[in-house]
Amino acid sequence: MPGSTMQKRMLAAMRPATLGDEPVRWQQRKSAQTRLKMLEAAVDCLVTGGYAGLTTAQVAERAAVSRGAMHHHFATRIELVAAVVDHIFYQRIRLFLDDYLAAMAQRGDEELIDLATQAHWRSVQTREYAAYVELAVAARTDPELNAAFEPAARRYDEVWTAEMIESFPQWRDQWHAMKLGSDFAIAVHSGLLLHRPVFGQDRIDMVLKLSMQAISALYKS
Amino acid sequence: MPGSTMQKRMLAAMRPATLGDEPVRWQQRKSAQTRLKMLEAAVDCLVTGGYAGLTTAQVAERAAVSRGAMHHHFATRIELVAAVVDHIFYQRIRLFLDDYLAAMAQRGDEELIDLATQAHWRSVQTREYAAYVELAVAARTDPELNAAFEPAARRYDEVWTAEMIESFPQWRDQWHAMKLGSDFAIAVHSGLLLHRPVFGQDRIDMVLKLSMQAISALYKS
DNA sequence: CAAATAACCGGCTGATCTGCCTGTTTTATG
DNA sequence: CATAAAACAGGCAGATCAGCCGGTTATTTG
Repeated sequence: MPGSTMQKRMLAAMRPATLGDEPVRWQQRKSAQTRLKMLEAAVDCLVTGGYAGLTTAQVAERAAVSRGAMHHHFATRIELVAAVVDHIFYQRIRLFLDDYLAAMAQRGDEELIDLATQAHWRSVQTREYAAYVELAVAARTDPELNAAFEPAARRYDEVWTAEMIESFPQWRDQWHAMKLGSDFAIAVHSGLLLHRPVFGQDRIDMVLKLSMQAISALYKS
Repeated sequence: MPGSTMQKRMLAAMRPATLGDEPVRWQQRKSAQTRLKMLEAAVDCLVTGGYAGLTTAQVAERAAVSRGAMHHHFATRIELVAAVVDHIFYQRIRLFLDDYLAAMAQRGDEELIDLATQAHWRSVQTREYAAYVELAVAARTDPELNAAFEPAARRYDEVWTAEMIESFPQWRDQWHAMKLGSDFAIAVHSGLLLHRPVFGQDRIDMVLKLSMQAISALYKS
């Protein structure tokens, strides 16, 4: 499994279109910098106040940017939201890959599937994933958000699937099982996240253990 | 498994405190009626507009009730929200039980665990569960809502657990496995709900099948 | 250096929501 | 029937937000 190749390929595929690689002009760099500052502030708003807390005023304040500057970069709220959606999906892939590749470098002797599953569970517990959940839930009842969210979600899913097929050629004949295991882990992990306050850590751990057994069993048949 | 006994016990345990059983006075009946009308309208708001769409104005309009009447029953928005929380948990139990008991009466020959798991998946696809998800997600970032939501969620979880233990004495020595299977199903089903737009029905069905296998395996060991 | 362009600033308006308040109608009670 | 109480009606003020606009500063370009 060519780690850095995978990382570059997936990140490139999910890179927001607005990120032109390494601008040289001072203005463009400053512009991209404040733009990123606002996107990060928007993620903060999502995490602390939900999608309803993602207001232009809040973002501007958190980013320490005037509302005029904000309006210059994002004329309307929905433009900002669309940028946040792309940003979140990009970060979601980046955080998972960083974690997974680090774990693989450190403990490459263990089962790759187990390592990937554990890395995914850790990635689900990040603030970026919390922001993703807020967007995913809000997209169900907000048509404008959904118009930006669903295409990004599909793109993310396609990149994810394609990467699995290309990165693990040794299991090419079992890629249906891999995809199923991946879908399964995604469902379990996000569901656990939702019920975590009620379940508590002990029950979470038991469900995680059961899930990993079910996933492992997929490859031994 | 005494079906109707279980139903009565669980419903009684989750019954909102405000519902005094069958009032006789006209005023009280009318009052309870409009109150219920507003709660149902609030669920509509949640389903179509998310927690952010649950505004006093929207609810009053959908319920065809003046804002004055609304203020008479719920002085503040958070009072309404707290009532909606109790209402939703009560409906969530009621809908599951209705479905499960009907399925058991019709196909009592199949495995009870399978029937319960399938009934739970159906209950997850109701509008009431959609409203529950909205509340659960919003409660993570809204302290006031969380103050009403978390106790209700814990009560629901306790009722659920106690019912499993009392209703299936033949598996008393395996109730840890039952609880694990239940937690597992809850996590998988809610996670699938979240990713349904991307996964599509085919992948959903495959994950469901895998989950049921994992749950069944819990009892055969 | 001057003109053009990009980034940034903050006030204004209309819409919406919440909480509060004063009346009005309907039902209950003595 | 008269009085009390409950249910209902809708207007008003304060706060917040999205969108818009004219003006200002900093950078680029000829």
